Amino acid sequence: MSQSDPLREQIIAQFDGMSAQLQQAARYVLEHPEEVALVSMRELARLAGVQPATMTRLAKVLGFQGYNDIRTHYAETVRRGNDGFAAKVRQRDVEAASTPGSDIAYHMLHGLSAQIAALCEPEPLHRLTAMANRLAAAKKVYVLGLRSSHVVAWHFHYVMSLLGERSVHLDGPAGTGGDALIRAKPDEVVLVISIKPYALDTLTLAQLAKDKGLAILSITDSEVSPLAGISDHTIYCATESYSFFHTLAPALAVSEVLCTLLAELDRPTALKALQHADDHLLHLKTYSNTLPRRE
Amino acid sequence: MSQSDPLREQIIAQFDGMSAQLQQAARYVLEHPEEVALVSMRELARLAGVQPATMTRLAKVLGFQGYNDIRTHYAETVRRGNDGFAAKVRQRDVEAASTPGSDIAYHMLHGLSAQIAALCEPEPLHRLTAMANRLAAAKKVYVLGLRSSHVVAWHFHYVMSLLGERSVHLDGPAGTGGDALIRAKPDEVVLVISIKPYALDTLTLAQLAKDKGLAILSITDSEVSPLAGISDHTIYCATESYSFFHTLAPALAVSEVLCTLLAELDRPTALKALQHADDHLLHLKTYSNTLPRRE
DNA sequence: TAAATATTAAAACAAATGGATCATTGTTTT
DNA sequence: AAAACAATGATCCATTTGTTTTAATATTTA
Repeated sequence: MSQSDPLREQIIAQFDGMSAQLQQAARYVLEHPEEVALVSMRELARLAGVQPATMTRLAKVLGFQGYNDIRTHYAETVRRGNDGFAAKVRQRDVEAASTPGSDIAYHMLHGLSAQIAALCEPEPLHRLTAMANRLAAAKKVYVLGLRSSHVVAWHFHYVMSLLGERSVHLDGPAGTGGDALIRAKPDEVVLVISIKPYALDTLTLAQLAKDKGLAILSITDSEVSPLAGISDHTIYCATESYSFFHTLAPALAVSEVLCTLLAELDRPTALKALQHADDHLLHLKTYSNTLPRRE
Repeated sequence: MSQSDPLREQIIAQFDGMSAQLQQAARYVLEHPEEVALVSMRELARLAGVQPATMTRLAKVLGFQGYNDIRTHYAETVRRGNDGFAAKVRQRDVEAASTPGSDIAYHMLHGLSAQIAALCEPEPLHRLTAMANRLAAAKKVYVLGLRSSHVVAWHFHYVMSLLGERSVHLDGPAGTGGDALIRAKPDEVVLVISIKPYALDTLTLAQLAKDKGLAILSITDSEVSPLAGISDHTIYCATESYSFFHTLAPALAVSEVLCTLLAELDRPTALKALQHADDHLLHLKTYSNTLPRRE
């Protein structure tokens, strides 16, 4: 709460030179920083027991142009969430302000890290295991994810194809992606990945599968995603990032965890399948540890 | 973040019965609860992309007398702050050992989070910005990533294709993936993604590109990766995870950061391109917020 | 003490906010 | 197809907001 806050420091530094009323206002601000962000200036003045104008004057004394600057500052503090994050950011500004853009990168990566960490909460964990169990029970798993979500869908399918042959990727050229559903049977499931903006084709295919009696398991970004309503299991993951684009890293992490849990549920079989895949790929000389000899 | 909040629950419960605009407003409120407390109604409406009146209507639909009731509620939530947060974290150790597999999931996610956080160090940040600058300077960017690395390659190409037409994905059916390099010129670059086990085809194509005089930028997993030697810029990211499989989440995060940095380097152009893409996709009705009507 | 100055309270103001109304548009029902 | 209905966007209004100005009061200085 009372983290090192430059504005706070400044107020304290100037405190002694203030008039009585200004001190009273400043004292309240120091003691109730969140209120500054949450209530109007007049309300704050009332709470602090000073005239509204005093707050304006306080802002000027502190070198701001107006009261709103103070409020903006404290709003930003609230947004950062008081978790010591702000302190870290400031610390690094000293050393890394050098390269332009590195602060953007820093913010993004920090945010991603936190979003993945958020999946460690009990509820998401429970959802993960529940979905893994459901996937394990399915005869076949259709995997559906278009546009940006293709990343996750493809990853899941790729790993699953190493583990066995229960996975079908609903994707293909010339709009043939959904064709595999033609012979879908009710004891199969479809894993749908979709984040905002939701691809219409994904929703249509998901609805179709639902109508065919397949269970819908989805990875999406919100409780009010169109997928949430028709899904038997849902995992929610953050997609906000400090950039124009939505992030898929948490969703990919979810996919990786699901694959692992699935493999763990039948460890011996998984190991055998992976061994089998290894042999196959070794035969084909798919992999190498060194650059090919130049000819 | 995902606190248990009665109002939140209520919004979710009533969500399906709301009109499109109300849903859009509600969605924003759900995703940015702090903002409700921090900004004015009009500002919030602007952020949510709805008319100010819609926020008032949302309040009424939720059974409140006016919008201020909603704001008051979220202000109260902010005031409570992260008090209950620490408690929750502690709580999980007690209860979460329950579901089998949830500890695996927990470890994996924790590890991933840390690995992405590790990219926040000065050196990786510097490598990121350096590579972004090199990418920005290139006439054309060939993107190469096979097998598991396809995830990253495709993501990068997908985002770049929204931003312009400088990106070419070296992938295709029947082994035609490398054909695009036929006309490659020395002022172009190739972004190679490869992690252990390194796909031979990737290495071969990278070597070919190098021979043709293209700059090699790579995302890989170690200083002794076969790519490291032939690359002009290299970003290293962790791939270890508490499972059989290697993780691609950090690599994907790197790709996301690169895309963002690239976009930021020429913000106006990027924004214009994205707007253009939006218009295009809107025309094609690519996206939707609701399930298609059943026929 | 009287003058000068700084501080405070009160009032006035323009700009913004939240809310209500009504015409228009889109959707469903008949 | 027409009518009924709900949803939406635009406009308007009374309040409230942050700020400035003015007058009164306290404090300091000569």
